[in-house]
Amino acid sequence: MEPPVKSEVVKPVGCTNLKLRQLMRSVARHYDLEVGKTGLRGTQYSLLSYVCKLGPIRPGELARAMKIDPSTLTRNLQPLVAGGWVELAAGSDGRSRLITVTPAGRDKRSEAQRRWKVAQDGINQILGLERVLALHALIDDSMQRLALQHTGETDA
Amino acid sequence: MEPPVKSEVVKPVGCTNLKLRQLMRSVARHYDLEVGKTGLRGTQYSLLSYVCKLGPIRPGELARAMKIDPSTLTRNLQPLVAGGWVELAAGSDGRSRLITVTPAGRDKRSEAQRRWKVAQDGINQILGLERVLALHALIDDSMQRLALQHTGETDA
DNA sequence: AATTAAAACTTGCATATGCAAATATTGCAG
DNA sequence: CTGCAATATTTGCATATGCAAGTTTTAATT
Repeated sequence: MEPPVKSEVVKPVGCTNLKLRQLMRSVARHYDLEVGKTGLRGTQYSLLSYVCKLGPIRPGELARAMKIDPSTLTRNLQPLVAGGWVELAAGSDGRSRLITVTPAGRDKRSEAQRRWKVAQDGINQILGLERVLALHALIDDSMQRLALQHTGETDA
Repeated sequence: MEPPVKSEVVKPVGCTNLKLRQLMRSVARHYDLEVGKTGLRGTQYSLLSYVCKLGPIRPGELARAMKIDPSTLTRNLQPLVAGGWVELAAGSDGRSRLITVTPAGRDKRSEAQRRWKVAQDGINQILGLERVLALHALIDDSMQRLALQHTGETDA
């Protein structure tokens, strides 16, 4: 009755896409519960942090750094601009722009960062630090491999 | 110069939320490239599959099974209904409904499933089966722990 | 039976996301 | 100087997502 002991046995693998989405939703909710107290969504906090760290920066470059579509970046910036945390100025090149964080933006980011720490500590506690570190390593590794695929990686 | 060899040393941990989102976007794109050929998004394929497997089923129950918000389910069903792959009928209880897959829906699901297999095989190949299995295990484990947290888990 | 509370969906509102196409500019070839 | 390819962003379109509030029914209370 037992399956033959052959290394050829195909292990049934679930849908990575579905599982990732499900976990992402749970995790996002967790962060939003804490970071949301500042009026920022988790995604907005991430974006604001990137602008703080990399700005002033051109949209295209930021989109590449965050691995999101440029069009998505354009729109995701709007709430931050509306909140007065980020500003869009003309770039040296007539067609490009420069994204800059405002003083209020830096303050808001600091405030949100404290909340983020609480949320992250919560995750570390709920999942266990080992698991979190393992998950991060796996994610980083996977993203790298997928990126290579996406590019022309026939070397290595 | 080296940090003291104390187990208390706080390891800097990145943002699980951000990392998960980034990986999710990459992975989703990968699946959509293949599954999209059928006219279904990856998310729609997942939903249709659930309806095939669990249907006829009430919206609330399905939302719980898929771990998404009921309101999100309501809306995500629309494209499938519009495509004629799923139908919404009145449930026994006057306030609830029954979601059912149509014959065309089953066909579409089979077609999409073939594409999904290609996409999943691609992931298994790009990341390596070991990594995929490890990732799935970590995700399942993490979701379980987060779910317990969400509920009243003061026992165990 | 009238009132209230509970249950199950759906809507309103505000993002998040990406592909394809449109715009605006630059840089180059002729 | 013209015209066209290349670059950088933004828009149009169609989902995906969840919280809070609204609607419709049922069930429970008095």
